[in-house]
Amino acid sequence: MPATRKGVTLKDVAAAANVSRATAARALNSYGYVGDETATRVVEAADRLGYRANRVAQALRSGQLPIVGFVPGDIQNPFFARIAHDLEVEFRKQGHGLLISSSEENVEQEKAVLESLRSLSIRGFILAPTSATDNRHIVKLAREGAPLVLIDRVAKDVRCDSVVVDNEGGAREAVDYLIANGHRRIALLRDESRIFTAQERFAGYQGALQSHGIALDETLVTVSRSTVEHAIEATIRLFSRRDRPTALFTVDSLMTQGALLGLRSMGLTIPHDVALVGFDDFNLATFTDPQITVVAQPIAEIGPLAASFLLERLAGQKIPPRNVRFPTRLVVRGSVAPLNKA
Amino acid sequence: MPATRKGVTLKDVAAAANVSRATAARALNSYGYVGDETATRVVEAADRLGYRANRVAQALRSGQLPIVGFVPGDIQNPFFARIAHDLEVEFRKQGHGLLISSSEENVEQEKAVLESLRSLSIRGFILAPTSATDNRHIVKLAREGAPLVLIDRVAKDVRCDSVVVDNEGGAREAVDYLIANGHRRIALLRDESRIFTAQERFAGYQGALQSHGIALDETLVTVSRSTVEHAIEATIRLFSRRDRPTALFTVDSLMTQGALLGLRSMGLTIPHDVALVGFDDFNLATFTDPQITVVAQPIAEIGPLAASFLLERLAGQKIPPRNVRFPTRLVVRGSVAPLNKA
DNA sequence: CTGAAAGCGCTAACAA
DNA sequence: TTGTTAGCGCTTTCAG
Repeated sequence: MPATRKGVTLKDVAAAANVSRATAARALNSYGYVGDETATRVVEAADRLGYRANRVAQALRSGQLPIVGFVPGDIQNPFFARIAHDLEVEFRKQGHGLLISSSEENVEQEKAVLESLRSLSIRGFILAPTSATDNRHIVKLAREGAPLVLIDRVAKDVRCDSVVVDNEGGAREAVDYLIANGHRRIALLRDESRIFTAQERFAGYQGALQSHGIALDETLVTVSRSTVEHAIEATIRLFSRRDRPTALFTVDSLMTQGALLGLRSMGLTIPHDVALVGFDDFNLATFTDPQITVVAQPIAEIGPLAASFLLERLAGQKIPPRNVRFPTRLVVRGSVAPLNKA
Repeated sequence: MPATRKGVTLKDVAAAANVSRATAARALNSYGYVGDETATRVVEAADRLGYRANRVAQALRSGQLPIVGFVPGDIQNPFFARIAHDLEVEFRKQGHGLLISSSEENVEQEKAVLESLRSLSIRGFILAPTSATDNRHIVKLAREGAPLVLIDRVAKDVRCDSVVVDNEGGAREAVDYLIANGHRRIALLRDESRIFTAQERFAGYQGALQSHGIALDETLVTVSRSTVEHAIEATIRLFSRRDRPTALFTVDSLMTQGALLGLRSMGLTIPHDVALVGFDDFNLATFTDPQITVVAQPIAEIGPLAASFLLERLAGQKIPPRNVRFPTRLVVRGSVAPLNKA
């Protein structure tokens, strides 16, 4: 009753062309032997009738729908939106659709989404695991041989292709830079430690402090969900104290934006009152005054590479997992001033 | 060979529980009569075996995959990313996946994408038509009874549900505001006129000028693709002339961002040298100095309403098309100064 | 070169 | 209450 009952099936085409369904299929998909004349007759009939192959039926036979699933943490994060776009373009070229189903950074939802995709006979998965540790479901997925590429984050003990960036190194470089500018009381605005990138970036932060002989001050580290709103709040919390930090490192672009807003609302100026460096570049980092210094990721390369990895797996390629880690790049702009001069 | 060949089918479950496939199905989907004891036996067997219904097979029978297609103009535009997120949430609640396939503002691609979705027996469509006029394919889709909701833009002669905003009114209000501040040479940065919203927003611009007795100066209107990069270029073109405009109205947030960058690169300051109003609010409109005055759309309402419309259609509801048009709201911030004072 | 027939996994008449 | 059977639309042996 709902619709889409166009109803022109292979049977109709075959009948119209006076051949069997088998022959019609051969003509339409050009395989096997078909007489030239017969073939054209079939194709014409198909055109005339407006035949469109039923991909669900094809999928039932082949066991696979020409769809790939993408499970990001949050599609509204420009980082994932960009990757979604790039993936879509790549898969489209190969006749595959991209089914996007966000985990909303919730492990249970991630499990549910993955289950749901599997029952759809999706061909493969591109996943940004929301948890670095709670991931038996992913291990299982990989074990069962499902084509799978991890992106942005890897999950412990999962053997499969992955494409990530050097989170620790990037974070370290950022904090080193802050230290080089004379800062010692450097706050960190991070997201939940369950998340792989959060752990690595935190490690980089710690490492930088340590190698400069600065003790880690737990009270300078604040956890927040990765949204502008939450980050604003967390920033205000961080800077409300008397002996407030002189610098802030934020672990993703949404948080950087939240920090900007939070600091502004407190009347704190950058870089005069607070030096700021953020992980992940964003469109508007160059709009603010001053422009924001960031750790940039090679975002344009991540999606295409992940897509090509998955496509190779879909083509049946059997090689050991490839684990690519891209370097990051510190883009110095104007949000950090030397502590003394400021 | 590729995988996902878990291979536990209903048949296996039935065998394990010593019942027929029909009974197993009844127990699992709880319909028809099944003995209590039998039912639990089946359910247990299913659990034990890790049975997962094959939704492709179900779809072949029912003729419909529990997936809805979303065809935005560009998933990287935060406007569409937000809507994609909201749609996903709504459809997930109803057990439906969301297949996102961008038209990239290209009619041919839109047609191809729609064809592809149809051959997948997708249940329904949420579409932002890329062309206001070249849309016979959409008319056809609607005629054939495919559940369809148009979003952000409507297409001529298509009878179906739609959810849009008052583009003309919003644009008019923006330009009125500029005029009220003494501006007369008001430039327009718009996207291709093929796009519905572009037409309407242009009409609003014209209408405002006209009702204040200001002649339309074609040289003040520039067309650009809706990306930050293109908009930068277009802005520079617009403001490179001697008698440059004193104000600028941009028709979407990506263009507004491009305009900001373009003006900055020319050393023009806002609102001193140029007054600026943009259509569509964006995250960072409040980060800039000054903050940007915009025409805000009730974006949080669009996705959920469109989803509920489509869901009702999927449920078989037969009522005349509903065409909702939300009002916009001028959010005055600091990017416009009175012409004389400036 | 072409056709007949089987079967992918599931559901729904219809029988029993 | 349960089983039998047919068939969704397609592809692919296997005969002819």
